[in-house]
Amino acid sequence: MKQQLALIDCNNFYVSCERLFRPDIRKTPVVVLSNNDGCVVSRSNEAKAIGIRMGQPWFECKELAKEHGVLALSSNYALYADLSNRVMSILSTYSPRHEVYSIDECFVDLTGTAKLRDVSYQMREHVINWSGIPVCVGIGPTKTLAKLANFVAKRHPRSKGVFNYNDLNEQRQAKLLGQITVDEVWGVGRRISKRLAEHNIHTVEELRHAHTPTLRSEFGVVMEKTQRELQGIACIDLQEVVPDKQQIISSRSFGSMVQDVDVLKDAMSTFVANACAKLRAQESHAALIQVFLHTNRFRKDLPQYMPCLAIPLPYPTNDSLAVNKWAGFLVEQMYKPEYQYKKAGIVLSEISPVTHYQGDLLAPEITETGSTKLMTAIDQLNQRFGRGAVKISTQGAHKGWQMKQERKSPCYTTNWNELPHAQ
DNA sequence: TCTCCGATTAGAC
DNA sequence: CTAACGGTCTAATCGGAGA
Repeated sequence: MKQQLALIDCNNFYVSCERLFRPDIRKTPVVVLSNNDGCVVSRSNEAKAIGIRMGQPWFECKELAKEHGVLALSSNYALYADLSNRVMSILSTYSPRHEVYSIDECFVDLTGTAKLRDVSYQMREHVINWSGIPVCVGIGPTKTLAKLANFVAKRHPRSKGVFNYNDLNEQRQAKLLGQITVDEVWGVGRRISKRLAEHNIHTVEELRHAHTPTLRSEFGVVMEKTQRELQGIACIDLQEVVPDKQQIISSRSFGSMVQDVDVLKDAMSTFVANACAKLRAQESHAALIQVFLHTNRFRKDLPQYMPCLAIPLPYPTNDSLAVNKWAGFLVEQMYKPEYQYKKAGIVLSEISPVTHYQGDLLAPEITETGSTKLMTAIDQLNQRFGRGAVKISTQGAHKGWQMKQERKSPCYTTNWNELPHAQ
């Protein structure tokens, strides 16, 4: 009995979210930029056709974009996260066995579904009608083949957004896989494609039938699993429960260079607040914090300095104030006034669930959720009135580090005050 | 010799 | 006017230190 595993992937997700509330830009080429308006991270079909590449630095394609009347928008993650939740909750009704794989992708196990073909098209219509987001559906016996099937559904308009690899006989499988290059395979990136090419493996079909022991010894266990998955043998399980994070990072590139230690500490307090809020959201404590500073690595003309300092906490905690004290101390330890800093951040690690907490006489008192009453109150207020309603330390009072976001759309679905008619 | 650990690499999106 | 290139996260692997 072959598994019928579907991978549903939203089309040009961030751009589709932006277009939902801007019907006027449905035909204009649109791109969405990464934080700090740095790189292109989502493109409409028109923008792709013009030749704007995924991940391309914005300053590099700005001219080309201008020539073609491309609209560039800053990323609005509150909007994308909210729409993603809507899409995922629709998809989850199709099977309890599903995995939200990323902000715009979900695996759904449709094994045993009657009239699978009809259901797949219905699912697609359902998501478009209820959330406004267009998606494609790829189905296969393994995760890797479901992803590949999704790629086929996206690329061939004749598929009408749905492609089931399981419907192909051996001969048609071979023909299809022979037309797809290895870099389209999940888990095969730029470097590995290059190395595979040295072994004369260019197409997915060649990878599927490559000599397994050689593949294993040359490329490791991950590649062997990928090959087995391409052969239809499932090696990567569906992750139905979302595991707790083992590491939480909050970092940002600055809008411009920063030299003042107080500005760095101000930025750091914002990162600490974000990271600790995430830690509390999953009801965990961290036992180790790491803080890092970066000069601008692209400025070859400037001296480079990228220190990183870690400190074990006296007791595991998720208290923003406690963490901020140490983070500020670490910044001072590493800071050298002669450098211009472009990026900084904090890493929380050695994370454990609050239920494992061993009481410490010196530690502040915490409640059942593992946080102090103060932190719980801050989280509630920020949830109710928006992130940053209650701040720790200076957190953003100093100007000069905030990221560039010159083209951000309103938070249409999560903030009443940003609805156009409310202004 | 075995195990543990940190650093490095590769990938996803 | 000029400079302008993201952020988070995981798993595997490797080499050295220490038991």
